[in-house]
Amino acid sequence: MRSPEELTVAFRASGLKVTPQRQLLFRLMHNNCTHPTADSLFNEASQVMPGISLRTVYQTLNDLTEMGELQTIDVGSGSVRFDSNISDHHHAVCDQCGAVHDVYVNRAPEMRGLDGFAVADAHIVYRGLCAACSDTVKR
Amino acid sequence: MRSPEELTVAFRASGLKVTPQRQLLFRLMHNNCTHPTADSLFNEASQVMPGISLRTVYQTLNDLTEMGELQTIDVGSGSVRFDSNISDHHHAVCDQCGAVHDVYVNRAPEMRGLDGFAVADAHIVYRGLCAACSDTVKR
DNA sequence: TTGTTAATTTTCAATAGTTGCAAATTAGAG
DNA sequence: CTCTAATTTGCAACTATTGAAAATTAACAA
Repeated sequence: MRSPEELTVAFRASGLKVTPQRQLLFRLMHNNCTHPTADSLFNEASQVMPGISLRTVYQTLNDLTEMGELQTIDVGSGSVRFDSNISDHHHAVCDQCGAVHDVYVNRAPEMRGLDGFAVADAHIVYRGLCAACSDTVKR
Repeated sequence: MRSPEELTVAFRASGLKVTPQRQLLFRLMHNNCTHPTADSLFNEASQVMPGISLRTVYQTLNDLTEMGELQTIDVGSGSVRFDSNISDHHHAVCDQCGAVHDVYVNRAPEMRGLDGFAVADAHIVYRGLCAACSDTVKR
């Protein structure tokens, strides 16, 4: 996603208001590679701005997603995660700690067994143990 | 998953009871490639056995999954889908009609950008238009 | 065949994640 | 400083799923 400053300009330019809540969320999501859920972001935001509502967090994240500034990913952990990395990439999920990492592949392989399906997009979810958790297991 | 007959034997052998509800679900899931949700299966089952409870459907599907007879997949459609194809495969989801198809790839590509992650599994979800929906659009 | 008992089913309440709606608040234009 | 449309808040509602307890029943032994 773009920087908080750029988003501020972009929001005003399209007749959207730049509220303190939105500015906070811009900042919390910018360069955030933790793939937070709405709820975890709400908790982070609440520490800085007590009283902010979960509803507003959902609203703003959904708006940013519609504007193409965020991507949502669902790795089956029960809640949707928001990703500020909107480049074409994939994800690796640690079975131990649940962390989600961005990963890249040269190109997704072509599929077999289905004729006439027009592929628009392919998303790969890798599962396994992240480096930190592998270390813990070894020790 | 194995055939209803084989499952019947297997269930009895492990001290599990073979109830009419379970037999029905064995039959409904056998060779079922529609990737049904618990709810859609419940609807199907209800037509044959009115009064069967959704809870029983969930229970039985979860049991079959734990026994390795079914796989669950979550393509982000809101509810978990059950797959009687337990071979190593992937899925193609139609953005138009929502249908989920089994697909195969030679091998999932290696990922980049993450050192030390021990990959245990990779699942690819392709999105796009299925053959039937592509036809509709063209016409 | 009939009892017995542990497994299963049913019912219903509870939970988590998310969205809809109406009232209260407020950013930003004039 | 006012005004108004956009936004936030609070809360009810909704969907998918699970927990728990009471009622039922499959399957074994006699």
